[in-house]
Amino acid sequence: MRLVIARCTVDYQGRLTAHLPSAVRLVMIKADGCVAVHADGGAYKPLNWMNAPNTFHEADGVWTVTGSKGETLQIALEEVVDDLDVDMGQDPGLYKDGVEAHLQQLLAGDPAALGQGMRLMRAEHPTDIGPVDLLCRAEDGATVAVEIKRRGEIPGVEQLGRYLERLERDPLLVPVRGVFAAQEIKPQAKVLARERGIEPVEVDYDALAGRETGELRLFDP
Amino acid sequence: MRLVIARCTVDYQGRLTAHLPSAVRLVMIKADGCVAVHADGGAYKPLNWMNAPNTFHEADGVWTVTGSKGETLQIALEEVVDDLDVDMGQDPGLYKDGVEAHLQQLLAGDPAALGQGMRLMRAEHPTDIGPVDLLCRAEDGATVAVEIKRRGEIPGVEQLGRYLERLERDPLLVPVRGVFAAQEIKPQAKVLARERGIEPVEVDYDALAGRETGELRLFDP
DNA sequence: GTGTATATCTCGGGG
DNA sequence: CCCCGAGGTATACAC
Repeated sequence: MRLVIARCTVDYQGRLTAHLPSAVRLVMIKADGCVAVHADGGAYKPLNWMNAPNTFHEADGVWTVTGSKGETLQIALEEVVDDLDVDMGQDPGLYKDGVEAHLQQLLAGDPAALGQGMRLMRAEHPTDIGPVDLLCRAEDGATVAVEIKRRGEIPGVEQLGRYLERLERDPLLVPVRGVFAAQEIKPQAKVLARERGIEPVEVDYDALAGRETGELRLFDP
Repeated sequence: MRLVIARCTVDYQGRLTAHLPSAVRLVMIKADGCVAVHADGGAYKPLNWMNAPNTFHEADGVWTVTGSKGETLQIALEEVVDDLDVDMGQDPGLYKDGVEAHLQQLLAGDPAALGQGMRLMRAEHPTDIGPVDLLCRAEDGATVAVEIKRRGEIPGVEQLGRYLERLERDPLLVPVRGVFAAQEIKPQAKVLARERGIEPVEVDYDALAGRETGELRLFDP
């Protein structure tokens, strides 16, 4: 990784046009060739950037970075304050927990959390417009399509609505109901779900994760 | 801005839990107090970060950064390779052009690009579920609700559909038609729009911008 | 590669 | 202050 601190102006031409007036900034060039220009504030997002793969060209203190679709990032260096190069080696990567995929695993392992007597038919059930997160069988024999989100909002309800349209055409599955499951569901999404005949269910992630490890807890009171 | 290059492990606890094994990375601390941990690759996004405002605590080579909602980022420094502090001053900020707002301005100034004889009634017409980008009057007297996107996808069609439901209840506006305008419309979004009786219209941004400055061009051949 | 859905999204605007 | 929508979204994953 190369880090250059310099007074510079920057011009980007691509989907949009952007210009940065002269100021001192950090220019970060990573080993994969991507470039980012950072100011001293504004969260982690750089002011300007160019993702790999791209090509570099340098002339008269002006760096021209060209992207794969012809976008260009021009950095005109006026005064270099610092310039260092570091070998960081390969990064072992990030381990995450607690995102939607995990919530889906927990519900797949414990479908009764979505309703008494619910049994899992399959996860990621394919339709011609995308996969249904969970397909379950309710106690009364009806098919239940489950859409899972971390936060439940209107687009998620619409998404489930589109799946239900498709599933209702399958004679092997009818009758089909919809369950919209999320850790938190926005009031407007609840209203829309009920209008569409979809049941909104707020699930408690921690309780669900806890129930999964319930046996262990017996030994740790 | 402080830049620390160090072998470190990182643990984040917040919306999710994440862990970074030991490796050499860049830790960036900006003037506003935000922190980002970068590897030498992976576009501009850091592996871990914490946005301002937050509080720092240091003990035994472990930095603990606590966010406003109680999230914590712990950085355990094992070996510092480099550590520099730079004063960058205030950044004058970024100038942009060519995004959706501008497309909307162009279409508001030239609604005939959406259909022969189309006239603008108002932009950002309010409904109880949000503003309609443009409300126009067609040559035949019908009201036309226009939703504008840079890229036309399914959620945009659904959004316009919800607006149309509302507008059709207003006796002063009926009959109401829908136009879904974008620089590029995905095939599936076109299909859905036509299913919903909405007309998909792909608009040429450059031609529209050129038409607006047509008079100036006469002097610059 | 295209398409689809997520994100500790980030960021800006309006009520 | 939160809610909502756009993004040069980036990123992962299925087809």
